[in-house]
Amino acid sequence: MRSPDNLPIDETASNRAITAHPTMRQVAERAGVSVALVSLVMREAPNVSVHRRRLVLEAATELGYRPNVLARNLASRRTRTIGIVVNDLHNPFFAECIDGLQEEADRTGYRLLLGNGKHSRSGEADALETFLQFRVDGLVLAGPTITTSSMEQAAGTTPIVIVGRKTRSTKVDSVNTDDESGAGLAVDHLVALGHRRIAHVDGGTGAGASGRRQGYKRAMSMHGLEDQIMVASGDFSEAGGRAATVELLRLRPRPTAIFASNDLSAVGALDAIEDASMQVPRDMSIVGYDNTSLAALHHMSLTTIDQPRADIGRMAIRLLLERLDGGRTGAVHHVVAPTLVERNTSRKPMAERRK
Amino acid sequence: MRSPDNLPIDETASNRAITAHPTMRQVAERAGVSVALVSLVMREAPNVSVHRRRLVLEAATELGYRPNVLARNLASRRTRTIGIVVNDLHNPFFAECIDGLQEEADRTGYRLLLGNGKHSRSGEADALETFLQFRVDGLVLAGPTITTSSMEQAAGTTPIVIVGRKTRSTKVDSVNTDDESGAGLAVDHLVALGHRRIAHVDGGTGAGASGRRQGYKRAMSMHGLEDQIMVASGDFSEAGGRAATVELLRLRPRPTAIFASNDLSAVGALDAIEDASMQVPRDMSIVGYDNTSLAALHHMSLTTIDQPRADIGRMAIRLLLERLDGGRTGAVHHVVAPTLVERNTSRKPMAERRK
DNA sequence: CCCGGTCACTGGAGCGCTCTAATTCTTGTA
DNA sequence: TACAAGAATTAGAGCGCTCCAGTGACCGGG
Repeated sequence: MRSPDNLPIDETASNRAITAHPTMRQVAERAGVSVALVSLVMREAPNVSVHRRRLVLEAATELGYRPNVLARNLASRRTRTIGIVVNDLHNPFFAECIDGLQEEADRTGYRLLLGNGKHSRSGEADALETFLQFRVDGLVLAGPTITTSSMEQAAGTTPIVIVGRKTRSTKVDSVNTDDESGAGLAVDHLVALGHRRIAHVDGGTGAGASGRRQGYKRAMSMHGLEDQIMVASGDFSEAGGRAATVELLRLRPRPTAIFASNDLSAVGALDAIEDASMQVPRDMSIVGYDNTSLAALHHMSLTTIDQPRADIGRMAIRLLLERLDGGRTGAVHHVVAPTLVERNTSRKPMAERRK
Repeated sequence: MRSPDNLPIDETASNRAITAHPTMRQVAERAGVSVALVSLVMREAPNVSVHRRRLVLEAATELGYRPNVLARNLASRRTRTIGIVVNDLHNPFFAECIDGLQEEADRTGYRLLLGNGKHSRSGEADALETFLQFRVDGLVLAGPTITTSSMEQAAGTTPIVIVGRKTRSTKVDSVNTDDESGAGLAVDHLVALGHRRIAHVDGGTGAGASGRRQGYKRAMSMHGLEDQIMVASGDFSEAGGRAATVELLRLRPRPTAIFASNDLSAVGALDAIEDASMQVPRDMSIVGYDNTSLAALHHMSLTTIDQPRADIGRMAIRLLLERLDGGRTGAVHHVVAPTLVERNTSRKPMAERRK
């Protein structure tokens, strides 16, 4: 317990062996100025003489002063902090979105705090609640599974941007990639290589799974391959992709290519194919989705669909700031285009090569 | 800004189309009780009549009242929140530690907030600073790279637990696995299989790398293999592990096994070996470290050293609470034991098998 | 019937800061 | 030399909450 200059501290008595936080008043006293002036210096306001500014800053460092965001916000109604609720921390996809979010936040002087959605609806709700109680200025929900109504309710009080989930809400903004066209990219690529029997391992109810499934079907039809449509159900997991692929391998004639709904399922597919003593891409081409770090591993080298995650992150922050500083009130829904990343799991089908 | 019931709100003019947060006073007025009573209800204090409690809770839900943690903390000096500074969000190792942290925090009624260390020292410092300003009750630093002195300085004001980095500090607590004995486990395993020429791809300056390197050397000596010690330098990355392995493959006689400093390097090693047209584990055994989800992928099936991450997380929170609620002041350093997880990248060396 | 002790509740000071309005200090100019 | 304009500084009223020190109401015991 630090003592306010020369007063006894008996009254303090309480709180652990932790030094109390010095306050603005103490800095002011030490620098011989008013509290208001210290506040001005801390906020880097103009119209403060160089002389006093130095005095204040010196006093502050000597005391180890650290502004109290809580008090600051209480008075100013701003935390300059954005909360990110991440549905699943284990999903590398989100980690990379966060890079984009972080970059843009750094640039604009906001700080980021992350909340763990624990991969469950209630976990997300908890994290959301915590942020609201901390009065963050804005929120980004990454791949949320909570109900639209609870998001909208929260949006009444704090601006919200959804990432990685489609929404037509008029109260929250969103940034997404076009899953349908991404799936189309995958199919187009395989067709261009000469494949016709292209199967899809889907992602069940996962975020974006249905769009990808539809995109697959649509693209197959566009190429006149509607009679070749084969969908095996997976769940965005390695095991799911593996099981679905085992099913697909039983078909006769066998598919010559598989478009998996995400990279993890694609890895499962890879597995099942090797177990069947087949080789990728010789005997089977595979395309994943998301371009996670997994796909980029040289060892995997998975052809996949890339979502510009960093861009998505940046865009999300920008949308937030438009509401925060720009005064926009209407909802905006951004859709960004995915791209195909060709690696070593896709090639001409055997038949084609013999020609 | 908020309008006390029946005043016009023209004065507001400013702040976006966001409804202001209702305050305790409004709840009190609506319920026809005092602010203090509302506070008591919100804190679930005893000695509040059932009748009034109901009244207050109803008024609160009707208004969509949400306690303001900032104001609450300002008055009570407690946030019941713990900040976690994660050095690198992309590292799945940390994601799994967080599971343990989260579990224990949930159990004890604390909430968790994550800060992104951006894989850099300054990023960590920023995140740390943010948390200190938000006056979290305690901090966990996961794999921190910031200086001990800055940690200790922060510890003067908020209890801190370090995870994934050795420290002998008398001001902060820590939880770690014994990297030396983990490395020993790997070497013992390979030696038991019959390997003698066991090389190590190290992790440079990464967290735990030096302990693992030493453990490797020590274990090799213990087995009378000091003349077989081979260390190639990596950096905990796939590319690093790959390059280091390329080096090792040039040696004659070649090593028959490689112990990599983490799973990612092990994957790099796997790659280099396949590129050299060798097979794992037939021609070369590989052991990784960390047992990340990567190693568990069926497609990789990497023999590796497991750190009980969930336990580590739980322990970290427990140490924090000992200081927070238990009043402990001396530093405690916990060391937990790693275990070997045998999968499909380690096997008897060729020579041995011919016998 | 009075008194002390609970129980249920309330008033209001104060947590550390911001922000407005007021005050004091500098200038430049007539 | 006087004075207005602007720059620099300050006092003080909150921000939304907690918590201490009451105030009544009610109960049982003497």
